[in-house]
Amino acid sequence: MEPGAPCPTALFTVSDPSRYKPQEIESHWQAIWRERRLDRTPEVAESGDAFYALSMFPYPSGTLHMGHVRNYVITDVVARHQRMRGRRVLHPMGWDAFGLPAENAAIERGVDPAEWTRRNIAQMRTQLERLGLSIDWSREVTTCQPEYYRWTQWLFLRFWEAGLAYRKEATVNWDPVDETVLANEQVDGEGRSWRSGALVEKRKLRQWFLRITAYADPLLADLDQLTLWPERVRTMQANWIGRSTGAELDFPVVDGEGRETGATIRVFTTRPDTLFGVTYLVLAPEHPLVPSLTSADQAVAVLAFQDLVAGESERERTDEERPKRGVPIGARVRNPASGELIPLWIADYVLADYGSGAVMGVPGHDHRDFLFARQHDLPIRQVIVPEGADPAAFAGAAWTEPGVMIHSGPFDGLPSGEAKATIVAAAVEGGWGAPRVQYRLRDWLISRQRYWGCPIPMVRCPDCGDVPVPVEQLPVVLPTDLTLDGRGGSPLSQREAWWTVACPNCGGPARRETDTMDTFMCSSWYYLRYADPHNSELPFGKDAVDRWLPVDLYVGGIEHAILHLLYSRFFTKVLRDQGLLSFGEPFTRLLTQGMVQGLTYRNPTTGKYVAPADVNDVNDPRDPISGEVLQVSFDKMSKSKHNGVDPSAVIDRYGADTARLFILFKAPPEKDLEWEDADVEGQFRFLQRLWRLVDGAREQGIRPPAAGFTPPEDLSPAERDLRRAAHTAIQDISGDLEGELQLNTAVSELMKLSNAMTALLPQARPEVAGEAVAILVLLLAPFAPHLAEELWHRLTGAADSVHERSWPQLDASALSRDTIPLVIQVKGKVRGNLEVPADADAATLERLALESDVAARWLEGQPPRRVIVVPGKLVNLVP
RNA sequence: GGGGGCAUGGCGGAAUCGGUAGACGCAGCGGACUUAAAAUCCGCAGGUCGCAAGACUGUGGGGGUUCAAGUCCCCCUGCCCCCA
Repeated sequence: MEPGAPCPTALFTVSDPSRYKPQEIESHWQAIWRERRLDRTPEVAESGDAFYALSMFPYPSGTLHMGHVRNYVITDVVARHQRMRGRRVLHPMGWDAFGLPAENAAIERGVDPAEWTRRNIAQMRTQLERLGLSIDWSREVTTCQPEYYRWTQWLFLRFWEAGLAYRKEATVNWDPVDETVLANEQVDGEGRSWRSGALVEKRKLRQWFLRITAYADPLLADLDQLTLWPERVRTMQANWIGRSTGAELDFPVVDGEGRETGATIRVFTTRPDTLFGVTYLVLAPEHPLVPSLTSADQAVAVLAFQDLVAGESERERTDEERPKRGVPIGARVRNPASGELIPLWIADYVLADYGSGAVMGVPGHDHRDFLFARQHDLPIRQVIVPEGADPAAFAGAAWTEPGVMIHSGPFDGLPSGEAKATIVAAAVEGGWGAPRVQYRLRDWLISRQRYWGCPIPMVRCPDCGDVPVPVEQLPVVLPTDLTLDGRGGSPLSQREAWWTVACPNCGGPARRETDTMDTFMCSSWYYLRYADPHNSELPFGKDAVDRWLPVDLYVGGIEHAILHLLYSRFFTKVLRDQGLLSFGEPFTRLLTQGMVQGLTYRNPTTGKYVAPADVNDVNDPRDPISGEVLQVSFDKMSKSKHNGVDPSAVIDRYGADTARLFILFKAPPEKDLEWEDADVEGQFRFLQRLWRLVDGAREQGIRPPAAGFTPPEDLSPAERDLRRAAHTAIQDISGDLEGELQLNTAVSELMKLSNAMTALLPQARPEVAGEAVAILVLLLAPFAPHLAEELWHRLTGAADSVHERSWPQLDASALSRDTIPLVIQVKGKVRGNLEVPADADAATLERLALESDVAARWLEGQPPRRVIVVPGKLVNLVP
């Protein structure tokens, strides 16, 4: 066709483009789907045909943001596709409804947290429904409702009975702004609260813990099974668990005359090979033996140092940039291997709850010990040297690599790697040590001194100790008529009438636990409840859970890579060991979706953000007040940056289908997505084009073929091209939806098919055109469910839904070609194309290539030295 | 400091097993339609040189393996994430 020639497809553009009115068709079909209960979860007889697609449930903040939209649209597309594939799909939604924002709203505005949460949920559900998500709302789960948290409490008691829940006094992270303790995972790298941002302080409180460390080994080992998880999430979890192998060694404490006192200091070390290089021992300042071992003349210094350290965060204490601080406590221990007497110190960089709270000081072979020894004039002794190095030469820094043992008595000359095991064996023999595996992972602190959380179902009796609330008395219900002022720790502890109870054991006066649970407790098992959401006897029935789980696809943000996902894995393993379910990993496949970023304008001098609405000229963005040129970037959407886009506004203007398709098309699911209005506009244009294409075809009398359609034998070249385009789309989109979830390329395949049909439909007979139109609409259905439904009904007039139809069947014969373009390379460079029979064998291809004009021109009559033939692809001639 | 990841046109991104780099879209340009504009449709488009045919060059930089490298290997640079 000549450039600029009039459009031959005008036939198909007669429809009024304004007829695609998403605002009308979307609410229309949503109402019908609701009425017909199209989204209900079917019963499953066996687990084989079940598919569980799950999005991480949201905190009900009251406002839906683009990150939510992206999350739920991804699972919705997969869920809809799996349904069309004949799978029975569970695609539920719920609310992570306990948490601080509700309580803060209560404190600031005097509203009831339960009411505040209820209203937010209602509002967000309405917003969600406008997206056309195929969610079975009859399975909705809300963690702050007694019908749910009753089972959170029930599960806590199972943990308690199994010895996996316990109470102990511990130094905890105290958030001075929210006035609560935090788990280690909730303190960021700078020692700040993940929620309030306040610098975390240290306090000693009696707290409830879950013994997640008892599962450290399986949690680590089973990461290997999670082949469909992103590698980096698995690495992050492995690092977080932090398994290290080493030894526990005992150093006897000696008195002034060098006689053993009977006390011993137990250290954990990963480097038993450096035992002869120990020149001092360091205890955590909080180590229980410190008071009894401190000498009279060091008592004042030790107390002062303990005070100093008590106010510091873990982060500050272990910061490598900081000088290492410590004081000697005036006691000595004997090195169990060398017999040498060495001093005992306390230092800030040793933590009480890691290992045994005591470490060997080996300045010759540990960087941190080296700095500490330098600073405090402690001796530095080298006991490992690089192979072949002069033992007398001192490097001036710690040698942390393997080498050969020196100054180590009987172990001299051994490679240090070998010496590790030999020394541990000697320790076992001598009764002063043993091999030991140590984890970085600490037990999970679940107590919160807050109101809006799940009450811990325990009673503290002065006679019986900690007594569980009997199961038949669950749930322990949160009182609802409190006035919260946000001061003084736990609100429940101020309600004497609530916490005064009779001990379930002895009937005497006792006190209810007034701490509530970390909300991560509630979210550690919600995916199990969806399988059996109305069970009033148990948190879930084993059969139901085993039929639906593990979750086939779990989608959520990377920010949960450690916290939520590790806790959920822990819960699953404990519940399996309790016989409550039969699998050990809850999520077969994990997809961590990227952020949705908004166009951000920032004044580089003031650092202030400027709302896009205040920028006059997009091509030359300037500060509306000062006129300065603004920095332009894409950042995570947030109120403070004025870069957020409200999903409702987008749906109002373009409809949910455009929003869905844009989000899917703009970036692959795992990558960050830059929200650009121009691209949204482009996506809307695509849907309008689809409307015109399909509805135009309808006006031409084109209808989807009846069941059992077989294409005519005498297809024209254009008809064959049309069928090839349609069936290529089936193949590629199916692959995208079943394999790597490349949803962006799936959308682009839809565009390609639409482009091809625009050109080819007018040249095809109605029956062949009808097949292509039907395929297009069916392939579109998971992505743009409303438009697909509307077009389907206009085409067929059928009473059923496009979403109840089967996914189109691939006809492999439609993909075949008579001839293919063969690439001809000369010395690896493409020099031309040759149309050749598609089924030509290697010898024929070689002959055709050698006879070609390209060969003649580039080989200059010389026969090639070598010929490489890739059938169906290319021939490479190497002169 | 340790571990992991990423780098492709003006922009977002494609590219099974190593086999035509830049699919699809956005922005841009040319044309058709229109009194005109919008909308729509048709086309062009990595860079350099050239009227053109075409040649050369090109996936952060440098080297290597190979008939052939965005893809595999080594080194370097920059950015991001996790841990310290």
